[in-house]
Amino acid sequence: MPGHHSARSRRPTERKGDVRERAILDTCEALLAQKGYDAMTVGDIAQGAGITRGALYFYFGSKQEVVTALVARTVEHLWERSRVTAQADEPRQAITAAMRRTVELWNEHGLVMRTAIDLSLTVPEIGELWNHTADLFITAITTVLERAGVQPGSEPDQASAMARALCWMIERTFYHASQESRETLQEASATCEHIWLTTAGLTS
Amino acid sequence: MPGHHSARSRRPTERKGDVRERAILDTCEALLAQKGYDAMTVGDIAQGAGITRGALYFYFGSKQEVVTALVARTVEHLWERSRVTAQADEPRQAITAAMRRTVELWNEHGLVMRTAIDLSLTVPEIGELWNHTADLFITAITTVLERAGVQPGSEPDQASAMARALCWMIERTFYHASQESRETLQEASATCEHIWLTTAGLTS
DNA sequence: ATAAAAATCGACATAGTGTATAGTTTTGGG
DNA sequence: CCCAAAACTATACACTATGTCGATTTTTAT
Repeated sequence: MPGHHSARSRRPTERKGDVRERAILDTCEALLAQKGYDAMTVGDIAQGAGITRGALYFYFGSKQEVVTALVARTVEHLWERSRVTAQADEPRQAITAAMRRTVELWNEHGLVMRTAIDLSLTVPEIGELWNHTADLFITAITTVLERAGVQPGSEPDQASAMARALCWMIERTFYHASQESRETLQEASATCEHIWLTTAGLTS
Repeated sequence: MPGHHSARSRRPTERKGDVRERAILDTCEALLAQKGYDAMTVGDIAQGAGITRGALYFYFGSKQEVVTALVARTVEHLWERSRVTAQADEPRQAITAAMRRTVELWNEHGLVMRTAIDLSLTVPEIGELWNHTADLFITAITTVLERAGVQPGSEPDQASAMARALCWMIERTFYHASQESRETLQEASATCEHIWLTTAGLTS
């Protein structure tokens, strides 16, 4: 494996390869939207990026590696966003803020997020990335629940376990809704928020 | 297309082909557990069922058709089970009963159910089967919620929308938990049940 | 300007899918 | 018991996609 992203990522000047690599990922994302993962071939990606198949294999070892890199890029963006966002102390506000942010993320990156979820089983590396992301959310939700008075702990009716279930609810609901329209996503968000609030004991 | 399941399904005597067809689906299920969908080849399935590749194509037109038939078989079993089960009138009992039944279904058919979910995107027919199944559950949950006093309707905080979110929560939670162990699944079930009860306004 | 590193190309080998065909065995209803 | 349909076998083929390789060209740093 010759030149690879992480190894080349912090160079003084930008290599030509860095541009190509980005072009490959961008093309991959576009094709994912057009034809989906299965229908998209390595040749398609290469062509879209303006190079031959052979050249693409200089950058990535396989189709899966390309998509993994794309997911990694997106997911890093999610982490960034989560880290930066201010965490409200008041549970009710925290929940509303979190849901609004989640809607934004799905609106911007829904396609790649759905792809990541779909490939979590088949591509272990993507599975790990997505699991880690989910864990971040679960931890955040747990904190909010505890602050709202839910008993801490991992028993079925305590904060940790409930946060996990809520996380999966949001993931799946958004997964489906983001395929429809922005309005659907917005409504789905409201529903999830309501359930989260109720679960936290903050009956509105 | 020579002999096909649905066309041959209700014959007086059982043809030999019916047995083989079942053998193919059984092998498919076993291989799915061993190596997963992608790694499993048509040749593998044929070999496992004791026939040649050519013979398999006598029964099914493609690998996807085989898996679709397997999903259809399983899903029909789910519908059967749902229809037969008595529906309790009292919401609290209905919820407990539903969750117990769901645990049983995932314990028995978790593998195929997970496969169905994974392939819902790529194989439209499987997607339809699973969607229909989900709709059945959503309807059932809606009924229970309404009976528990949740306002009917499809606005974000009304029964229909909330039932959908709860359904996805259960699906995803069980999807993950059923990969772990029976105990994990049991605990996950308890958590979902608790959230469902809370959402229905039946604080325990 | 030049040599090493990076990037690219095109040919090749491989594996899996689905089709087709020609012939063989099994089976079940009359 | 017999014969037509059903259920195969064996084999070959066309096709598509993947991934590898060595040769060659282009960049980049000095």
